[in-house]
Amino acid sequence: MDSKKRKRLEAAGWTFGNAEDFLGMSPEEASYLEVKLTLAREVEAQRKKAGLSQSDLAAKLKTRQPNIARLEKAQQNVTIDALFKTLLVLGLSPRKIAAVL
Amino acid sequence: MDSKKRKRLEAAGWTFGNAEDFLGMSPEEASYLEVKLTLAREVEAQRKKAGLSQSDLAAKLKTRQPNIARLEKAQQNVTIDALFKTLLVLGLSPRKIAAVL
DNA sequence: ACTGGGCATATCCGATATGATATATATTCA
DNA sequence: TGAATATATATCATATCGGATATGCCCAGT
Repeated sequence: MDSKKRKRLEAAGWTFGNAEDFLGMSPEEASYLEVKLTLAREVEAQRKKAGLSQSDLAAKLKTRQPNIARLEKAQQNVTIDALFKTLLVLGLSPRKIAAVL
Repeated sequence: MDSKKRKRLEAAGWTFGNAEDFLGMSPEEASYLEVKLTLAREVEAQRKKAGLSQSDLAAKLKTRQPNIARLEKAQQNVTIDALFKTLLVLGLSPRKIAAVL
């Protein structure tokens, strides 16, 4: 959710917590969800840092822009392959990937 | 491959290198493959450290032993969910998971 | 040798991740 | 404001992941 939308909803009386609060998730569930989101955000951050558009990155990975968008949005589960191939092609070492966890 | 089998094959004249040597993989390909294998091995290591059989761990995850075997063998790709749920249920924090990368 | 426990393999199936195209929305800038 | 670029969403096809059952192999203990 973007901050603009969030502010509108808050103004309308909504409040916000994390997924654990909201859904009554177990700590493990919340934790792996956080991991997934963290890594997805890292893709976006590194892509922008490299000055690449989603289309540019898609080309490097021989795929298409919408697939990159999905990855960054973490709208669904992701395979290790897809995620790490992406992060590695952005020039991140496994060690640097680990650093964001 | 277990070491016993490997020794037999070596005795029969086979030699061994890593996947990058053998398949002519790109550094990225080799790297994410290593990551995948590292994490798979970590599942096995942590499971044994906890004194659990594959069946025990499967029960904790409400699944079956063969699925754990597949995960540890890394015979196929794995989703972030499956992998991290498993590692987290073994008591590993994201930080500790990162430490093995 | 027999048995039981632990792990691996084969196979089927339902669920879903990935990839593609088309299109919508958002952002930037002249 | 309009055009160009960037990102998001919708939808479909295909590939494959995760779960299940059945079964085989190996080893340890009896």
